[in-house]
Amino acid sequence: MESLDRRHVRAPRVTAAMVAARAGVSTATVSLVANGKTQGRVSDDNISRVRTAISELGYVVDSIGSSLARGVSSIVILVTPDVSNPFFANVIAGVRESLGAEYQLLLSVTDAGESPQASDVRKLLALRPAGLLVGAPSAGFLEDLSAAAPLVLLDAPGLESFAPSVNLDVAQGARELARHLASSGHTRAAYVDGITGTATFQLRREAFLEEAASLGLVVSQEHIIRTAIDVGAAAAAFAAAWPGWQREGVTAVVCGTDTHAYGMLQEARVEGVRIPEELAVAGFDDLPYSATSNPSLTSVHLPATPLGRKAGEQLRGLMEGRELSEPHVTLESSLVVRGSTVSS
Amino acid sequence: MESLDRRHVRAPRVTAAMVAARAGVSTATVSLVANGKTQGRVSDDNISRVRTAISELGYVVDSIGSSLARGVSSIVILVTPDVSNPFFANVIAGVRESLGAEYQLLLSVTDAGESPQASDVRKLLALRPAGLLVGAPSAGFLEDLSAAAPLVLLDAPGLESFAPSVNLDVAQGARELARHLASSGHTRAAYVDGITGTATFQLRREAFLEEAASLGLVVSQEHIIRTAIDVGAAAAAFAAAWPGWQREGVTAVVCGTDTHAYGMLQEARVEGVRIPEELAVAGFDDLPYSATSNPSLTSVHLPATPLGRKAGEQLRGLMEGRELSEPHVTLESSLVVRGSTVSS
DNA sequence: CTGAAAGCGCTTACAG
DNA sequence: CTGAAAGCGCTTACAG
Repeated sequence: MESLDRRHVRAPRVTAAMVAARAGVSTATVSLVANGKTQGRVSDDNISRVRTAISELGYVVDSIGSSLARGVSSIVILVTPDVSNPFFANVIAGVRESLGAEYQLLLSVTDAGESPQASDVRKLLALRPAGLLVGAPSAGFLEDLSAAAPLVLLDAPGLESFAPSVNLDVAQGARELARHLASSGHTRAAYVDGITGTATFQLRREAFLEEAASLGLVVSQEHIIRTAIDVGAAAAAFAAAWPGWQREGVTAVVCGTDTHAYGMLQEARVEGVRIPEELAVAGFDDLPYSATSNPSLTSVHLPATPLGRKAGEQLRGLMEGRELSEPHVTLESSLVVRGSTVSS
Repeated sequence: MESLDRRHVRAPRVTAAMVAARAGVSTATVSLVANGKTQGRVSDDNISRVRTAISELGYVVDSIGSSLARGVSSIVILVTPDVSNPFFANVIAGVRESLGAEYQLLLSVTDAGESPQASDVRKLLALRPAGLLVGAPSAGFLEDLSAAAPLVLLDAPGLESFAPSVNLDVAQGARELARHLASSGHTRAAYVDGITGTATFQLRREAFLEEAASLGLVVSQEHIIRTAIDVGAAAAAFAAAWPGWQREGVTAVVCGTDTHAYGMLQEARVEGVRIPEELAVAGFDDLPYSATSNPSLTSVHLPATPLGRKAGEQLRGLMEGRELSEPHVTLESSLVVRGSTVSS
């Protein structure tokens, strides 16, 4: 109990004024030393007195005061509609890696895959972020943002005009997938899309459908369904759709994400549908679990960690005022064929 | 190109002074209205003039200025050593849900499952967080934090003396798992632990080992191995350990996380080890993919979203100065038996 | 009910 | 090389 109460007793904050007093200098000098801007501006003697005082007192520059004075904080905001997808965890890891310790990563998550609103944007900007990383945005959303802070887009195909971007070439993998299914003898397929109108989902779907059509793999309109990115929701959607698919000769289903595909696999097992014999299943993302699912899942591999890492690097360049040598980067995707489309 | 350049031209910030000028009042009045503290302090007339000016100008209270004046920001920092685990994505979702829109969630991720250092702590506190959510911390780490801001611990068994906490009763599920394996006829098991000395992992291991020992299920010291929480690392560990296990009669392996278990399943398949006939495999977490893995994975189910949600609620209570009616909450775990331990 | 003023902690021209 | 001072945008006693 005693220790519980301690949290009400805030330790007094160590300020630059306290350091200055101890070192016998002005706060201006403390600021210069604390920020490493001493070059030709502070005497060696003062540098060392201030450093000593800083470590004796345990002084850390207050970010709030600093941000107000500078006009910008050290916060980088990652805006994304989709935390629940494990793909995301790897993107975060990549961002953290390249951003380093100077910047703090703030997560802005919108509800249930919704696109963020203008009012959300204002609140975010009120934090005076050093930079913004925006995943899978809509064009309208970007209008306001691009003027406000250094900005890098992740997975935002078609929006290159707004800001530097790191994209995934999902179309390439989608076409590979269509060829794989067509050459495996399928002639009728279904498609399970996400419910967010995210550009990457559209691209995945369109590239697949186009290549499929050119190969005589038919995906009729009523065999394109949509569900949230959620194993359970996808499973329920499969249960509802399967009788029709079966009756109408669908022998393959492509899912916008592996998570959707897991739902297919799960429900197919419940209903005794044999995969891949009766139905071939494939997804996008190639999540770590796709290698161990039952059956293992054919998927278009997307490099999540490199995506985050590269976006972080680019943003860092912008924040530090560097010119980006390559403002738009595209990372490759490729098909990984596994048991869910090929019987072993 | 033209739009790319726009990001250098920052739109001028709308300040309280601009709103005040437009509404013909002082900035003090603007502040009162913007923060909804008008009760008996601002005339209806002024309230509406200010509101009008705010919406006409699109004014948003600057969080930096506000935080400096108040002495605290609206940022809630979530400190956790383990973003890569998908379990984490659900914890975040739960936190976001209960925290609402007033607070911004900042993610502090340490490298590769390391425990955060004292210097990291100071940097975090320099942001003047409104509250702190700390997952799976070490005791030393908490010493400094508990005095600095409202704090709630997640998954921090044994550290209840530092702060209010939300824990998972992993021991219960661990014991259930031991009973399940013993009653299935296993007499020798291996254990795959994480490499972070996280308390929950220790608890999982100890509860399992203790119950196993009491039931005659032997886990000898050399059959306890450790790897990072990573499918690939776990797979490699399995490859190295399996010959010994097989020789020494191990017929079951329990993994500290499902992610470890996926590695076992993956490598077992590569090596042609039949699961569960030759080796039963089980994990902790019950990630969404455990239901669809091959074979599906027996796992101790841990409620990730409720964990985050409850922790957010508790923290909110603290930040708003409420007394917590129940400072320490424990959520239940339970065993979910699937194909990886029971042949179907 | 209202506003002038102090203060939050820092950074940065500026004058010396 | 150094420090006094202004200023970042806001909130909050305080006096009226």
